[in-house]
Amino acid sequence: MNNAPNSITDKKQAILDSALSLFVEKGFNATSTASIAKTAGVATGTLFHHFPTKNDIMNQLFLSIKQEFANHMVNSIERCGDIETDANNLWQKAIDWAIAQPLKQLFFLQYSMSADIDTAVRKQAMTSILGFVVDLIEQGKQQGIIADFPSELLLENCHGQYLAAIRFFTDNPHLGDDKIHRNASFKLFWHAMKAQ
Amino acid sequence: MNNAPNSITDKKQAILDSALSLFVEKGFNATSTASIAKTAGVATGTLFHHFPTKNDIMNQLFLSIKQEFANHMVNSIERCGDIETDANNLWQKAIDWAIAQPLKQLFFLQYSMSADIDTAVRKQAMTSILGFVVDLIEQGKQQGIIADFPSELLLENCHGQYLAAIRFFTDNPHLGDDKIHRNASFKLFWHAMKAQ
Amino acid sequence: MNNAPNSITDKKQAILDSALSLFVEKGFNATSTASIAKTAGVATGTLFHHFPTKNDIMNQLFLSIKQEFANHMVNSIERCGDIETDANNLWQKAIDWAIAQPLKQLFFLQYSMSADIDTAVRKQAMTSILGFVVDLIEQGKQQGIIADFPSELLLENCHGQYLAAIRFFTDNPHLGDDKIHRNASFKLFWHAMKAQ
Amino acid sequence: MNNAPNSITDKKQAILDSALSLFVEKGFNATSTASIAKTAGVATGTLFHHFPTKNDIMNQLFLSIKQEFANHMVNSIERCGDIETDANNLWQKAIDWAIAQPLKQLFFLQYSMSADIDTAVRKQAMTSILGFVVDLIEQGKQQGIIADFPSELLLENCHGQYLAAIRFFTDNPHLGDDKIHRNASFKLFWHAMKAQ
DNA sequence: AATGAATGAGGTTTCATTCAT
DNA sequence: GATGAATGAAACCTCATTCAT
Repeated sequence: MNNAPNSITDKKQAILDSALSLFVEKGFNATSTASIAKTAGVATGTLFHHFPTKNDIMNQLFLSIKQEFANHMVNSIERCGDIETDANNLWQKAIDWAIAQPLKQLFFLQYSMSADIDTAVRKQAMTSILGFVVDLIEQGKQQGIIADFPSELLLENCHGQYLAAIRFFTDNPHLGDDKIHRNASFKLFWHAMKAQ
Repeated sequence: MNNAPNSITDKKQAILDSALSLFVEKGFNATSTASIAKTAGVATGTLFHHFPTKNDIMNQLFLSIKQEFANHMVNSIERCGDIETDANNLWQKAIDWAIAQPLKQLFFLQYSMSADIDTAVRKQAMTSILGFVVDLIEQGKQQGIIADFPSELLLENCHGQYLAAIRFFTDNPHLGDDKIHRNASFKLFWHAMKAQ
Repeated sequence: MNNAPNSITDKKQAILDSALSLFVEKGFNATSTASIAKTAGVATGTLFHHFPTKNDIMNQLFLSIKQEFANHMVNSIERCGDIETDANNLWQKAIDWAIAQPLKQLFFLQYSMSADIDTAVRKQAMTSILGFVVDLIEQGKQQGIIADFPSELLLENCHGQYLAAIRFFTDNPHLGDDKIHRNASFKLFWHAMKAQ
Repeated sequence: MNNAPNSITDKKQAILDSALSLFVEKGFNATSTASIAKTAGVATGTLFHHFPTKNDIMNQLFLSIKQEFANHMVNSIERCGDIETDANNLWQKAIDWAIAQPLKQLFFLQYSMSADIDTAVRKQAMTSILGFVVDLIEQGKQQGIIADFPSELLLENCHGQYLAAIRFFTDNPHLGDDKIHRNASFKLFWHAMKAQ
């Protein structure tokens, strides 16, 4: 009876895990609920017991991965005073995370702008979950370190450059540890953002 | 009688046009081949006479739009001597094109990284069609004007920033003519690329 | 409540039954999966839940009927000592079976050599299911009662003559009980097989 | 203008040839008119100019091959007085023909009893074209050499044994020249037919 | 909570046939 | 006679979802 007090059922997690790898490998629409259930080792009925809808799987998956990423980032923040150094640390942590989690990284690349995720959900992820990025940008601007461009434009640019960077390291996995490329990817980002 | 001397069948083009607007409006999978044919004013059989597969429509559409964009850009290149000015002109032309072609812009945003387009096709678009960007980058590097970062990384970053910019102007259409934002979007891009 | 303890789902059997009569009446290709499902009183989805493919229906149907025939024959074998009498009994039992099961008989005639059944399946039916015929032929040869011809040739000839006989009785149903024709059909067969 | 006075157009014959090999290789229904036209090197329109219907191709093909076979047989008849020898000669000629024309032989095996050929056409082939077999049987019966069984039954049995024989030699091509098997196949047939 | 047989609307694709050139 | 683009009905099959157990 007293199964470990798992807040999320084993089966539910198994379903999310299977969905992640199948969505990445085959795409959202080419993945049937039946195949997710089979891969997860549960019955179709069980799947729909946990997720009323196929889209719910996608939305929950998207939120949970974005949240996991945000948590990882927030926990990594440690100020040293020099804002460029701080930014570099954060950027490298973000790349590290992506390289360490290839599946989730590919998921980002494919679905960050896809129509398969509800607009509301994507908006929620952007604003509330990635809110810490907004905060950092605001602080940088007030200190005159980050360029005085419209904040929304800066945020979008941030996101765009991050996706570009991890796409590059995805296509060239052997460069994941290369100092030159890692450093260059940050420099590109930072030069764009910083006040001249 | 006097049917225009169509080099590409009228019907084939009509199918591509319909597919573009439907894919953007409803998404690839929510668009049935039947609805494409109906919108194009042809029979389903005709659609499959020109495109063996629904995916072929998508791939050809992607290539033709990328090509159209590349042609537009290449024709817009005019040197004035100052490379930053040249770059700015190009960048603004690219944004103009996106704003003038909302459907194709939205198509880019949704499908540039989607699994609905064959990997080979996307690769082809990047390398052969957008080759002129690569050329520009190489020249800039040789003249010491563009930062000495790995070219592939620079290209990917370029692409990422462009997508971010048009995404911003899509979400905020009223800012499409705003000098401040247009200028800022170029500055972000340029600061990233240029040698410091 | 008390659903019969069906070993093979009722629905699956209903599908096979409907397929049998439709395939015989209209031919394999003129029979749509939709019509099979409708006749069987199930949804199309149910049909494909049990048989992944329309061809699978055909193959399973073929095997099950051949098996049913083989079972009937094996159960009918009863030796009296005189081998010709035994053979006659078997032959008449086989004709009886065909006449009693007009649908299955017609199915044999139409599909025994059709390309609508996988080669592998037809081969399986010939060798493993109709193995008892092979056994009988071998015994007869060893006792010097059946002609010393290559066994494979004998088996094929057996099959061919049986099909010819039931085709004759199908085309002339009123002769099904006629002693002269029934006897002649056996004589033809037996004279071919027996050692002279 | 004065193209060689070919009674049958080259193209029409090309269509029949292509149909023969495709029907044998893929089956009637799995063969599209488009593929027949392509293989024959003509346009679809041309195909339908010569054959109003796909079924017409099949029917004409069936008749022409049966006729060709009948012609070959009739031309081969040469009496020597001994009826068994005559029958043997004919039988071996028939087998020879089948072995020399593997495609047409396979066509016989697949379609001799198929529903893809109109009943009327099959009946016509059986009665008028194969009429010479009927004649031979009648003569043999009157001379007391062939068993006094109902003629229709004898004809059907003949046909059945012939199909069985060529199926055997199809499945075992290396035995096509083997005296033992060739002789045995005739013996089986002849023992069945002859008066005891 | 878990199962998996059942559903049926809807999707993509095929194909015999037509017809204007 | 020859061509091949165009047609549209109809086929096979998929799949998200339900529900009785």
